[in-house]
Amino acid sequence: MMDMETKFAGLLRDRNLKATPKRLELLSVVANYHTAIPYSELQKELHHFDRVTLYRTINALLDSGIIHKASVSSDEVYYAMCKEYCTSECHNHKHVHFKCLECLEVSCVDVTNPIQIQIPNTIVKQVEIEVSGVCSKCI
Amino acid sequence: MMDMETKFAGLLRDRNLKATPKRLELLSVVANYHTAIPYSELQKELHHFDRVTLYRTINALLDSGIIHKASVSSDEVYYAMCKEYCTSECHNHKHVHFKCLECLEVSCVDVTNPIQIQIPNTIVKQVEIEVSGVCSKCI
DNA sequence: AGAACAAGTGCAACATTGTTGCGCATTGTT
DNA sequence: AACAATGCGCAACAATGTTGCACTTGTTCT
Ligand SMILES: [Zn+2]
Ligand SMILES: [Zn+2]
Ligand SMILES: [Zn+2]
Ligand SMILES: [Zn+2]
Repeated sequence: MMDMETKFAGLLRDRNLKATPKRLELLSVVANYHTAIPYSELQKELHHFDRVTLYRTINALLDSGIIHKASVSSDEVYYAMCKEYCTSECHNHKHVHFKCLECLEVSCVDVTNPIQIQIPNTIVKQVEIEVSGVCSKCI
Repeated sequence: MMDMETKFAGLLRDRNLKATPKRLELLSVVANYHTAIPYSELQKELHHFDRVTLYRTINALLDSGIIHKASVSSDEVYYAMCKEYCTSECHNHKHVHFKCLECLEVSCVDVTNPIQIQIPNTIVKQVEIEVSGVCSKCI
């Protein structure tokens, strides 16, 4: 089993991004967090990063399709690892984002049947679904 | 046919908000815009509003369920009138938000069959769907 | 291993937006 | 007309987005 750091370095180099300690650390924080990680938590865990570095690192990883945003109900922004192979062109997620209204945790949930939505006279390219409710721990 | 201003004043008073000229003007701008209106456009059309007044007016109307946010793909925030009867407790929209990737317009689109999403071991309370693609004008 | 280049990072600086308090103005009501 | 409750503009501060520039580091090629 390849260790995490090596895997992350590979993800980065695949996209022509240098595998720097900052990026590896951020990725490890995002990947090891049990759910999608809120921005404030990322800030807390990486308080030794310069504000601008955090900003630019997040953007680079978003752009290159290594992490993705899950901004449910336009409150705080959450970040999670991309599971599929995403690129700067498109994030190909076949999952929905679920936010628990009690504990405020956000997680990526796989769906079995792909959601099909048709809108007359338009070409649908991407569908983002954000579900909120109560998670199993909070029921 | 009741004129717009009277209708908006009614919406406001129903929710114990005073029908002030500022609120009526904002509502008229939102309602007369052909699609969901981006924040920047709202700012432009209401540049004579104090920044804080715009902020508080939007919040008051969001809270009371007269307008709603449509923040597709977490870019700019868009606002649109609530068509159903919404309250501060819940916005009961049975429509999806469609953003054209060409002209960047966002619109509320009614769907015929209500979307049903089930996630094991959770209680689903609200589903937000954001679709992006190409609209009829841009095809 | 060392040099050279491209890319990443910290710092400073400024722009935009969110947020609050307070005194004056306005609305809805008696 | 007068009152009470609310709304509004202004000032002030906080948080975040964004850029430029000089210095550091990762990667590649001797
Ligand atoms: Zn992705
Ligand atoms: Zn996700
Ligand atoms: Zn609504
Ligand atoms: Zn809508």
